[in-house]
Amino acid sequence: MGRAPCCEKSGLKKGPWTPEEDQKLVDYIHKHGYGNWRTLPKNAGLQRCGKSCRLRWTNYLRPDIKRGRFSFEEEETIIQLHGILGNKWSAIAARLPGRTDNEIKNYWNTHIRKRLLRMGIDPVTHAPRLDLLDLSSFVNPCLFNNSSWAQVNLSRLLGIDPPIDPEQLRLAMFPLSSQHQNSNPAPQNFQESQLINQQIQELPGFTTMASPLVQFPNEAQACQPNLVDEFPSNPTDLSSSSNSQMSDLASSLKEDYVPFPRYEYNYCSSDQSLIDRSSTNSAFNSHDSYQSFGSSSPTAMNSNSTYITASTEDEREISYCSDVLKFELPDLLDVNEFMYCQEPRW
DNA sequence: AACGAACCCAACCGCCCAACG
DNA sequence: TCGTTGGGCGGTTGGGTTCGT
Repeated sequence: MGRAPCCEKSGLKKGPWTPEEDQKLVDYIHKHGYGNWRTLPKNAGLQRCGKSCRLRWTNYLRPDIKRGRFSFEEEETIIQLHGILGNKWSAIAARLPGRTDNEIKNYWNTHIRKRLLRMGIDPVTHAPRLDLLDLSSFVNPCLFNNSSWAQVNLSRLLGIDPPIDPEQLRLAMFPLSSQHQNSNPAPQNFQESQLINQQIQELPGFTTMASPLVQFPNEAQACQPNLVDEFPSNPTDLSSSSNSQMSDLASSLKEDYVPFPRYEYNYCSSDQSLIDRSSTNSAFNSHDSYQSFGSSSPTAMNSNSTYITASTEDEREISYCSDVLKFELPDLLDVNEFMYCQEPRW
């Protein structure tokens, strides 16, 4: 099963690299460059597998590697790109100069993923985790706990006919409330949650976290209904999307070091809200400027003033939380109607 | 101070795929 | 067209470090 190892296992060293081995590898590559990784270790006098040498070089010894903590801007970029590309760590790394796919993958798994989970966001789908949702903490409990009228009307306002199960709706909406409350960790049936999520995603005008991550090329595109349908749930399907603009975006993302215009899609309740961030995001405006923001100035990557550079984990969490989860509600739905009796929790 | 738990991350493993003969 | 190969990728592991009791 699977192909044979790239080299003889016997006699080859494994485990942590010593400084001497590092030096041998660096010296050899400086002298001869890298190319044939299979023969490289032998020529360099290393008792290592070629693969091991390649990994060591690309993940650690390369001169342009940036070390140290990820900046908030880098983290934000990772999250955004992950929302589009999924676990394509190398593709993400290609847009974070000085960072390796391995480093980003590790950072995702050890930091970002956990934070998203804490925030009630599914790190895989970037959608709110339905097993943690608790609508009643957001909506006036008088209306929702005691009034079928409110349940029916909310369904109607959301354009669902017949109305979805109020319990499902309760489960499916307003994720942030449960994050702040953090009082309802009881696991729900996963399949049920998926089903509910699907229902909610299909609501006209309702989008979850995937939407803010979508880079819409123009406002008209962004404000069309059923945006979720326009955007493949599987990031890998982007390139085959019938939507040519999405396809173009995917194409641009697949090309290394090609900047793409960034538009933030906030919500679409009335007459806006596409914020063209490309004008403030010089790093993505041109090839040249992109390449220029290397290790010396990570903050140049995202200079938009709406993004707060948060230093602590909690600050990052709050900042991300406020920015990422933006819902798109139909014009008909006046949220205030549901909020009079209870102060919102965010 | 000692110990176990939790965390972090470098390195490895196995699969995939493009290139090539 | 098919088989082989090398390089690349994402997932996983395990050892070192930090944290909590």
